[in-house]
Amino acid sequence: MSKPIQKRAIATRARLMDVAKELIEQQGYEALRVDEVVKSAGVAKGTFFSHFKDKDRLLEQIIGEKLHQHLDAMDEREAPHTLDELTETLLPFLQIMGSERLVFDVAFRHSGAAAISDIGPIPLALERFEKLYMRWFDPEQNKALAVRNDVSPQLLADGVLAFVFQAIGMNFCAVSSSVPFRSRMKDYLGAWLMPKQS
Amino acid sequence: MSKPIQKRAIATRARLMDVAKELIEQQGYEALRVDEVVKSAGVAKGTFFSHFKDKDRLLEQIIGEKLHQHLDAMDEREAPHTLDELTETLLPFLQIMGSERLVFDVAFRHSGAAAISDIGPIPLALERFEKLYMRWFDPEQNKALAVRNDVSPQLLADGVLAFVFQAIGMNFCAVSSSVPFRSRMKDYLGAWLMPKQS
DNA sequence: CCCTAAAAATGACTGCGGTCAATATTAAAA
DNA sequence: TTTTAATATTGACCGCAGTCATTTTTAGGG
Repeated sequence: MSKPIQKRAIATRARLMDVAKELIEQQGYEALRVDEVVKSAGVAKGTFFSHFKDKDRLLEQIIGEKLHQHLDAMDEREAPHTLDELTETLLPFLQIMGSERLVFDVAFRHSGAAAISDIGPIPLALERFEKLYMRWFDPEQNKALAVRNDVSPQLLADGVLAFVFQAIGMNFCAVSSSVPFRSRMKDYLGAWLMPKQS
Repeated sequence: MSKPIQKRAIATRARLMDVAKELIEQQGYEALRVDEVVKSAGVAKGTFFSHFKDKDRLLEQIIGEKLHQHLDAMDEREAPHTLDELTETLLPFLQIMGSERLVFDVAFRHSGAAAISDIGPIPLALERFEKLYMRWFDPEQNKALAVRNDVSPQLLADGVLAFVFQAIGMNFCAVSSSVPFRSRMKDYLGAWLMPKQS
């Protein structure tokens, strides 16, 4: 009993992912249809749902992959020395999550895991994000960037995430998107990380 | 030409709203079905969609109403004097938006208006929220609450909203919801509004 | 090589949100 | 009152995500 996962299943799942990515590249996330994915992958519809609980989970995988790619790149680079450099590191997040409203919604919806057992790639990515920023905010490890030390690095990183979501969300709002993401983000970060006084 | 809206239409719309609120009270937001609403209201399905662009818009109305009710109450009370009192004023938001994941999602999704022409009740409520907090953060109008003055009240209020969404979102995340909303919120607000040093 | 139990795949079917051409109702003007 | 042009309503229909009983495939044990 308890037979392991078959090679066939792994291949099928990979094909579904590849086809979906391909279709998304061609027509965007919004236009993605499960029927199209299964047709292109040459499998039945039910097969899709035996690999992904729902369409959102597929999107979560794909978006999560992109986030992790960006985090890999961030792990390589050295810690930012200035507020400007720090802000710069957030722009790729805008490019990913700000590309389509649907992407942002999925990312936000999946930003917290409902249970420890099903932590998906997006909460994992956000956790990595927090860890990385906590390191950057640690005066021991990054002397150049003088952030406040009256609160924990954890709280600081938490807040950065809150502001990132706020700023990207506002970017979708035509009314206020006259203020570009970059300068809005810098205002938030400056006020949050380097308050001038009490 | 340009005949005014008929009384009949106003009555129909009101009935749809009332029925929907009733059903939501009975079974929650998640279980609400358009078919059920129109059946209870005694109208055809198409009628629903001639009054509300989609189901989300109906929910936006209902959720927006609740937010405005809370804001009405807040307008009455005097400005909070301490961080604790301020935190207290945010609890009703948790009660509304934290009641169901769907409510939170709708509120978040509609938090920004796509165009000036279609600003719905939720962005309007958030604008009111910001205005009110800006007043509370103004040292001229609220001497008791000593918040930082190195950044604009607008930015401060903006940030409070970001933290509110962050905290409520985290509340849905079973993993980290061991930390209750109230204390999390107070940590955020303390760090954001009253930094101890630079 | 066959047998067998679990894993994988199938596709007709369901639920539900949303559309639209057709029809009915309203109320101002003739 | 009749006409008329706009507003309001209708319900059959469609698109698409997601389900599940059934069938097919896999691979380890005899």
